[in-house]
Amino acid sequence: MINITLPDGSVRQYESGVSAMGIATSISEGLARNVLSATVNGEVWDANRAIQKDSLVKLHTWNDTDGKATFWHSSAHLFAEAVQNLYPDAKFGIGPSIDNGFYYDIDLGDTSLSPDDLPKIEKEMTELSRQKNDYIRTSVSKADAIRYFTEKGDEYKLELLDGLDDGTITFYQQGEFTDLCRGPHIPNTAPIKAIKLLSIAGAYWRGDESRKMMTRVYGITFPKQKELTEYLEMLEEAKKRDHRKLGAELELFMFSEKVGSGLPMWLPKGTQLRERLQNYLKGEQEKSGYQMVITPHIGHKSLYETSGHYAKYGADSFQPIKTPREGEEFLLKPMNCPHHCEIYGHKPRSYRELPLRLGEFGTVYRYEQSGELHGLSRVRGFTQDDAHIFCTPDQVKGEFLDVLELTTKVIKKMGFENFTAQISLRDPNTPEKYIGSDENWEAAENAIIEATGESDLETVTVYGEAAFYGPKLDFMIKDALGRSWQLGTIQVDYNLPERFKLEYIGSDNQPHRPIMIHRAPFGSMERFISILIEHTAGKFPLWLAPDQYALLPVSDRLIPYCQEIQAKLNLAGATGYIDERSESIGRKIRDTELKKVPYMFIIGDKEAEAGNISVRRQGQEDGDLGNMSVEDFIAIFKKEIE
RNA sequence: GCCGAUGUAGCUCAGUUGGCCAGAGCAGCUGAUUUGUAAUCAGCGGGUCGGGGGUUCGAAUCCCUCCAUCGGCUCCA
Repeated sequence: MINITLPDGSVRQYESGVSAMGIATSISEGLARNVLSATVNGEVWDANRAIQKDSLVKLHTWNDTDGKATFWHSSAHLFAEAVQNLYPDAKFGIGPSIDNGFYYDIDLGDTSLSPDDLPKIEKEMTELSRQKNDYIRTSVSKADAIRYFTEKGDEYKLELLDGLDDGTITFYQQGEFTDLCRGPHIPNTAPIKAIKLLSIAGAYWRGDESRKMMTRVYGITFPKQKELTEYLEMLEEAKKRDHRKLGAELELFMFSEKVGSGLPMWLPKGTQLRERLQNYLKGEQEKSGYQMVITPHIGHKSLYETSGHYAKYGADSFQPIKTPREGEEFLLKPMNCPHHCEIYGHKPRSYRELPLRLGEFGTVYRYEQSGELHGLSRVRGFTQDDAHIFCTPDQVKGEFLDVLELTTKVIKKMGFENFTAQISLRDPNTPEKYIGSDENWEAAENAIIEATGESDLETVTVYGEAAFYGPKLDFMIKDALGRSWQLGTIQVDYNLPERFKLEYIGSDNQPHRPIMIHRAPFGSMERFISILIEHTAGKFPLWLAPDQYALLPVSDRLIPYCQEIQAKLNLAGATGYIDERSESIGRKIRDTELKKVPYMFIIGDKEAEAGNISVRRQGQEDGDLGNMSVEDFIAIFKKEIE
């Protein structure tokens, strides 16, 4: 008998050789039907793989990330089987699960795949899935594996085998298809009921552009048709919310070929929105003891030689600009930290000044590869909501906690409910990759872990993802469509203070090196606003909306009355406009609805006589809120923007 | 940067195998209308067919090249 410990801490006894499926069956039939895979002692296993010793077991169903991953990985194999049946000459690369579905890289030789071919493959997959074939795991020797794929003529699998050690190689077979695969897989193909192949793209074998271009097919599958339908609807909705489309429609920002790609220009309405965001954050930061600074957009090349960025990124940056006479070289600033280090270092600092928090909405320029540019989310010129905190080692934790609190507050204010943090620490196995003393690293890592532990943030910890100069924390948010985005980061840095020889005089009258914390809650204004646009579908919260109201006079003769109302609203801090066009009221309402202006006021003779306004809320089935006095509306308005 | 696709009016799109002055809807302008909770009517203006080069009697249409955009890959201080 062996002891199986479940996640809730309960321990059950089973015969040695029991599978996760067996455990599930012993708990309930329903659970057994839904089990897809299991984590056994930290490793994800097939649900039907025999467990031989005392183990920690977590069962995965469709509701677990690992369960979905197994399901999609198995779907990739099902896809490959279908392709093999339809295109017998196909050679297979790799086919993993991804965040949303799976892909498989295939080499079809001279045949090319078009989107029109996908339904045919989907159909084949559906038929194969109905055969309810088991996914069968077998261990094979390296020699046998090589023999198998040599006979099959699949050079990609042979290359993959090349990198594997004998004794660790497993095959998975379902139906007529056998793949080199570590697994795990679901028990059989039957649960893969709803199948959609989404797109075809080229991808280099092993991501190496000197290698062959394979055909990559992306797909997604679900246990239920309804879930697939909902997923496809979500994709449609995402397309409608695309910030590039909404940004143009709502006149928030633009690009110009003449100005250059990846260089957004903010239109008046977008600027209004962005400044409201900045002013809000600035206000919160001032409350938290930040001081704003302003630094130039270029810096002497030597600044970046000192910071080390020139050595690391110089060749892949916008190249230096030169003064005409002296030939001095300047770089467009790719980050604000070196400038801020110079501000810190311009005079002797006392420990009494620390923590020193220098903030700047700093515009930076980075040469991104042309193929990388994407709307506002990946650009060549952008503004970071940056700040650098210079502090003593024992202030790190407190500062970290404050930044967490500030960021949490700010993100919540934006209407994001669902956010988490990823802590990135050193890879303990490769200490040589990091600079700074072990004590410092340990102190900083502990400070981060303790600080996040004291906050109510949900966190994941990953090892080996730290920057070479210090550990960091990244904020992840989920938007209204359930998509995850990475926002800003907090990074602890030992490197730059060292390179810039920054010091402060401690209470012991001795010089000490400060620690620097980089932080940007939004990351960049551009990227954050792109996420905000898609999250809200362009219906910004009232306090951010560029135009908060529109006055819609029913007739020209009501314009003077509208102007009276406008004066009162402006006085109350609301921004908006009067639609003076000689259009029907229906038309004015429609246009205002499409512009997503939160409040509109229908002004006719009745209102002018009664001295009130008729209020309509944007984006609602029946938005008519009835008549009220301007004062009453202002009260509602003020309450809403709080 | 690499692979593939796309580029016609401010926007969304037509434009058959190269052939008369390149079209539509919306938007814009002008006029009429003065309207009660999602499109009033009429008229008018607007295009170096992404830029450049070439083939041809003739190019939006074919070829080359550059640029931009889109989907991926790679990258992201």
